[in-house]
Amino acid sequence: MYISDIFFSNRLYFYPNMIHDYPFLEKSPLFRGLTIEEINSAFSDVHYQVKKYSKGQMVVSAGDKVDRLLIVLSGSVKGEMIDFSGKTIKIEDINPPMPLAVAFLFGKSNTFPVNIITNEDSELLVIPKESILKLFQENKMMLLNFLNAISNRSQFLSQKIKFLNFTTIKGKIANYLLQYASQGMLEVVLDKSQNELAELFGVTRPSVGRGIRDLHNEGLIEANGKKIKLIDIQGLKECLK
Amino acid sequence: MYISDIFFSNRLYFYPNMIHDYPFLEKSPLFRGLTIEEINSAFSDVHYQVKKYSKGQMVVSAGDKVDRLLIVLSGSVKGEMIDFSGKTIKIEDINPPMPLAVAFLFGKSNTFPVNIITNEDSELLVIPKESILKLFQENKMMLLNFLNAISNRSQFLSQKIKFLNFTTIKGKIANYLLQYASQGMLEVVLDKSQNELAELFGVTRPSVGRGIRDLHNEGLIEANGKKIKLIDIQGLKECLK
DNA sequence: TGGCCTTTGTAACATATGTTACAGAAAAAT
DNA sequence: ATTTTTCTGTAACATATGTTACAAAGGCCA
Repeated sequence: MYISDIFFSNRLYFYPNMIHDYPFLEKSPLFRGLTIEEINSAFSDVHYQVKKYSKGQMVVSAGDKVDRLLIVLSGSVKGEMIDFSGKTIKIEDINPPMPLAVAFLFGKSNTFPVNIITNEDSELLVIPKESILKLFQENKMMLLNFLNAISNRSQFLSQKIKFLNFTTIKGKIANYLLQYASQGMLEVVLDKSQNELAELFGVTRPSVGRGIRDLHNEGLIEANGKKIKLIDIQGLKECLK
Repeated sequence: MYISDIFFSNRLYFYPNMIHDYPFLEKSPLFRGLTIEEINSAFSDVHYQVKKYSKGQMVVSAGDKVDRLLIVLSGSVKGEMIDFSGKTIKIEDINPPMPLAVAFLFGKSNTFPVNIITNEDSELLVIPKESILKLFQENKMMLLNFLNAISNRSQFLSQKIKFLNFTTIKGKIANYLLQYASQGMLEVVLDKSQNELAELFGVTRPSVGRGIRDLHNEGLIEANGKKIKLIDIQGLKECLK
């Protein structure tokens, strides 16, 4: 879904009116519920840019002022944090058509908390803050969508904290499995590798393996690779501490 | 700052127009930058209620639909989570004039994630969601304030995750102290007890004590009760791993 | 088929943190 | 001034998790 036959460079390209080149934009959380025509018309009298970046290029540096909204149109970017001692840690990947740093466009801190770097050749839609406000005024749906996006982000973070803070690794795994159970699924095929689970839980991979093994040995589940049978639901619930 | 000579009960009291009884409302993040007159006039044609609750009363239950904004006017309330196994965990206290659950008014999940219970006799301002939208339309400042509030919440959570996930306890303490150092303060008097720090970091109190002692023994700081001298800034930075 | 890469299973070991407990110091209440 | 409560300092011990390492199994591709 990305345009590879365009020359990528450090220079920025300005396209006055090319929203219509990205029909999948209507899938972006910010434009949900709008037709591509409505999006086009909303954008017809505000400023925006489509910027192209080559692979590995830095899109924004931590500390840059957030005075614009960025939406990934093609390719993929990652957020990378630098701690006091200079080490970089990858935070997350952001794929089209997701916006990035929505929580920093408004809010007390108006600087990016992370470096944003492209994983591959990418295109980003850049909308200045004033244009965003203009869009909000003209189109209530966009405002609601934005409120939604930023709220979801908060909810996601909230959930993540609960995960990180309130349970052991076995608890995290149990919680993850119980989500299936609550939908009536007692035989699960995991949709994530142990590595991905480890990242989700903020722990190491062998620990995830050990956690699954322990639950198995305790007779709460029957684990065989990615196939897991949930045996003792009540026991799993008690793992949540 | 709260009105104790009013009869509290389970019944709800409806005050058609009593915003002016709460002049400190202008200190609420949602009404910052507005004069009390502006707040009054904005509220003159929208619905709202001031509800009174007695100590220990449940304001909302986890799972209740979030179709209204709640702002603590007096007293204090707490959020309490119930995990799968039925144990309750206190999440946070919310004091006047802060709003609660801003992230759930909009957003995918529209149900309260926690029980809200009063710590003491309390009053809450209740504004239905439609009224909120009306306020936003009529007063751009309120919209901006709301965006601000929700963004700040996100930033706070983000920061907290970084804290929980990316460093050891010594790292968390070091990070906390380095915030002072970055303002040029090398002699700190902690504004929080070890208990509060422990809660902030999501660890236990003795662990905080041990962390401080370790940093002291390693010569990075000189700790004496709440008084701490920062000796080896570079060393502290290396604690961040 | 064979080679390469990713994923899984597991182990031994080190270590950070939680748990529980108690005593003295400081602060608050009476 | 005395009591009560909260805070701090510290210890011994238990345990969860990280670290490192390696081998086997599965997928992918040439």
